[in-house]
Amino acid sequence: MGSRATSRGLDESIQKDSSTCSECGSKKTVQISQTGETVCAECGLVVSEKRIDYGPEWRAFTADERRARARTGSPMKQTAHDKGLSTVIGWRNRDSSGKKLSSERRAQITRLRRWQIRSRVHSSIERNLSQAMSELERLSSQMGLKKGVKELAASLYRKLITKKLVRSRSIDALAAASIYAALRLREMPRSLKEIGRHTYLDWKQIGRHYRLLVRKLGLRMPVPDPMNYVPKLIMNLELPAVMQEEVLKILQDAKNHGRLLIGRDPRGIAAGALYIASILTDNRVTQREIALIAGVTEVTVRNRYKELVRELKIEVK
DNA sequence: AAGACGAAAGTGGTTGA
DNA sequence: TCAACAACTTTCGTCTT
Repeated sequence: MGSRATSRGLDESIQKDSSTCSECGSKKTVQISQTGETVCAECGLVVSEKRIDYGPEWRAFTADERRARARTGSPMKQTAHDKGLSTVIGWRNRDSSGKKLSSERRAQITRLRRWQIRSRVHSSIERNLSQAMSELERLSSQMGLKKGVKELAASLYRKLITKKLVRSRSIDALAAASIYAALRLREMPRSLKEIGRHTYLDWKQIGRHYRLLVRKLGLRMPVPDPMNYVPKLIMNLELPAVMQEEVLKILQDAKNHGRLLIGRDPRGIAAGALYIASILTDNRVTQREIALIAGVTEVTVRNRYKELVRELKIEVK
């Protein structure tokens, strides 16, 4: 038996990894970058101790670290643009010897000035965009997202830029928010916390930026549907796939019943329905297990389960 | 002994004056 | 801006299997 990693609060990131835990057989492993260990997400067994961290070694988590680890090239935060990095065409219409310029010459200079300003703005947008895109790339590959989701997120981010909402806001937070929004638009919800786990950001920050994004872009989010959570739950609980039908049947009934679903956490409803199905099909799973996977508490699973049984008149046991 | 149950108090977010 | 509010969580004692 290997040693166990118990410490919390490290930088954990779920990796797509083929290694299987020798203790509990789970395929989910978590890499802890600080120590280089790969740990089973289920039981904490250290699966492998020498895994390479593929991330760039200068990856920084806070503004301070970023400054400390910066290498050559322009600093990331350039509060005053062009600080000593490019020549600015002066505003006085005189040449170097102080003589007044001819009108054609002046017009030419004005044109030049205008272009310079444009290119400056252009390049700052470019810089922002390229940083954002690489963050989107990093996040979606780390989270194993489909290409379509990433592209949707990217287009959301571009809209933010054209609406001039990016300036003075965290690029990474907006990128994460774009991902979150894209996932919800595609009805493949992941929790804010799950996304937060792959960034140095607090999930609440991502949530704030997400709300801004939805508001300013006037997005209409599809109502979260409990059905979307079912496949993931079944998979993570390693239940037979046939159960899915049973759960969906219950959820469909609940939908038709009306007002059973509104205002409720869809994950709780999915969990409750799954619990019922587990009894009906004799694949009993404890409330505790379901709650853990669904990301709600036992109490919520219980309440939803009770409600569904009562309102839909389901015979259990 | 493990799982299910329900009461009670606490938490963070929404709503409406 | 504030308070009321609903949903959910945490915690814990008790009942059931």
